[in-house]
Amino acid sequence: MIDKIKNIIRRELEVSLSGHYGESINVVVEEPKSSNLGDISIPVFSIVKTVRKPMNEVADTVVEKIKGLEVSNLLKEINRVGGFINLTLDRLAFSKNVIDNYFVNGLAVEQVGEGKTIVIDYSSPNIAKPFSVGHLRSTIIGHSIGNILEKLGYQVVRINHLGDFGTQFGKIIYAYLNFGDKEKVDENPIEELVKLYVEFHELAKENPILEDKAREIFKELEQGNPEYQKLWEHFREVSLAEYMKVYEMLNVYFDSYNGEAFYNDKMQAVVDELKAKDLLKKDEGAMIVDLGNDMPPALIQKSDGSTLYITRDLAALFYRKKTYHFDEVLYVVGNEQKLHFEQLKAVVKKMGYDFYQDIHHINFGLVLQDGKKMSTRKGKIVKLEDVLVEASNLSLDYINEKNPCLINKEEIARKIGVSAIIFNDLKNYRTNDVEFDLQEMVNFVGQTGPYLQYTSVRISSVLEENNFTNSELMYGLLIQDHSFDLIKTIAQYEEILNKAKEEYSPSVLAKYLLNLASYFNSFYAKEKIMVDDLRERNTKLCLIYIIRNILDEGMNLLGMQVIRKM
RNA sequence: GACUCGGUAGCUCAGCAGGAUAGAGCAACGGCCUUCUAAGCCGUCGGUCGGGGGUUCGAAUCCCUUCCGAGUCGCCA
Repeated sequence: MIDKIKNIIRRELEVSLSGHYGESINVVVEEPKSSNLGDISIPVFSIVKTVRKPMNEVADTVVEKIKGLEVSNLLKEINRVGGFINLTLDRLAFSKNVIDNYFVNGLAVEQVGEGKTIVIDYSSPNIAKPFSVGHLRSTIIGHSIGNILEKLGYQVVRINHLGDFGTQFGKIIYAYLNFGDKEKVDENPIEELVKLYVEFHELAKENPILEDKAREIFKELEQGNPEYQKLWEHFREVSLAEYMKVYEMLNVYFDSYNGEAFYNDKMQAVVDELKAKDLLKKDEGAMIVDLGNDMPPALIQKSDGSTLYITRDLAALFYRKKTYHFDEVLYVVGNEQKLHFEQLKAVVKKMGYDFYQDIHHINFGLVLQDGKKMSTRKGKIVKLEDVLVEASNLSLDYINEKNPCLINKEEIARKIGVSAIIFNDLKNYRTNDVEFDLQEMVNFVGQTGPYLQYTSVRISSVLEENNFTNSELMYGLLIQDHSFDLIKTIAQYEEILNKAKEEYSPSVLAKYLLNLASYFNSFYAKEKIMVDDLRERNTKLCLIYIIRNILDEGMNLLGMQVIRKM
């Protein structure tokens, strides 16, 4: 709501000042760093520059214009400090406005995405490999962005673009047939398949012929060799079963599990179209699309005729456009594939489709180990499942220490542990690389998931046995600093959601929730809520009820679990 | 070598379409539970925003340059 007020002030001020000075004026409206200066501030320096008038004169004019604005009834003071004009909100009027608005609209927000469809491609693990902490990021960032988009009214299509095709399968099939142990693989499929994969790479280092063999096998798989196909199906099935366990723990779901293999029969059309548009060129035996000097060319077909990643991604893209008629398509994929998506866009543009502009690579930083990228090939990998279990156990220890009589301990411990891992990942801006640090992930103190859950639980335990009625409230109670901070923060919720969408970054929401929780905990330490005075009690209950609802909804949007006791 | 991303307190990070004294959490230290969940709250300590130039009334934020780290760069995905 502050955002709305700021926008109104900016817009109306620009109109009236432009009229006054006879030239187009840009007005900057911001919030001062320290709140004792005011709630809204307008630096006039840039206006002074454009109109070339003395600063005092300009500032006086701006102050006069602000007084004439309609929103000025929500303002209490207008102060000038040097080149800054600071506005102070009328706390009583503003608080009433915020609280009343909640009881009319709840947490409903403007449905800016109404009628628009966004496809999100996320998680997308590679079959026959364990679900590692590396996949965590794509999974929960994608899932959370999906939730936020839905909240804003978008139609969201969630796709798990399984990495179930490609030369790697040639490698695994070769290894399985030549030195694999069928029984071991049946018993412990993923672990054994990874061993084979790692072993393959070790052998191939000394014997590069193996790489050719793997490519050969993949080519035959692509062309329908029944033996290979059967193995492939088997590997895919056992892998998916394992992934589903993780998705269940994380509460993550998809509308489609169409992986790369799904597009096997849809690639020829892409190749044909590229040919027809005269974009395909033979180079060193392979078929490429030349992308000029800015970028290396896109390899569409290997010299043996089999396809590559980008070929399948193109086929998938056109299929999705045709099937879902998306307005945007988001690829939640790591930083290291930046070039790939730039090439993808460039090819689509060259093909003459405008929707290349709607393709967004939602990149994120790598999970590093000892400062380096984790690599399955070298067998360096940490299974996500282990991390989640570890976090849950630690959380159970905490419960046993703090609240041993809690009912349903194990389930709650799981919800806390998993949410801690999720929040730990989402709280930082997504493009930052993160060092894998279990200690840090299962930290339950300070800016963490459990802190948010704990705050919500505290409120719940006060609300539990106290139904409040929306009788007349004492808005005057809400004008002290520690209360008004909460009011202002509550009023930011909608703009925060929009900002999170704008940046495709759940961290915006995560930081906001921490902020809200922190203000609440300060309030809680200072104010007794269950006071005898009914009107005062009622007012406070209303306030914390709204806070809890925002915390809970916010946590849900991040993919965390909400609990009532801990 | 080229390109991309990053370098802010001991550690993890906010802030970056230029704005007022650079903010949190962790760690350290000191307080606060006979009153609504102390996984909390309050306070103290801690920074020439990697270095150097420049643009301007004003730079952590923009430009140039340099150092450091990571990633990518045609037959992997």
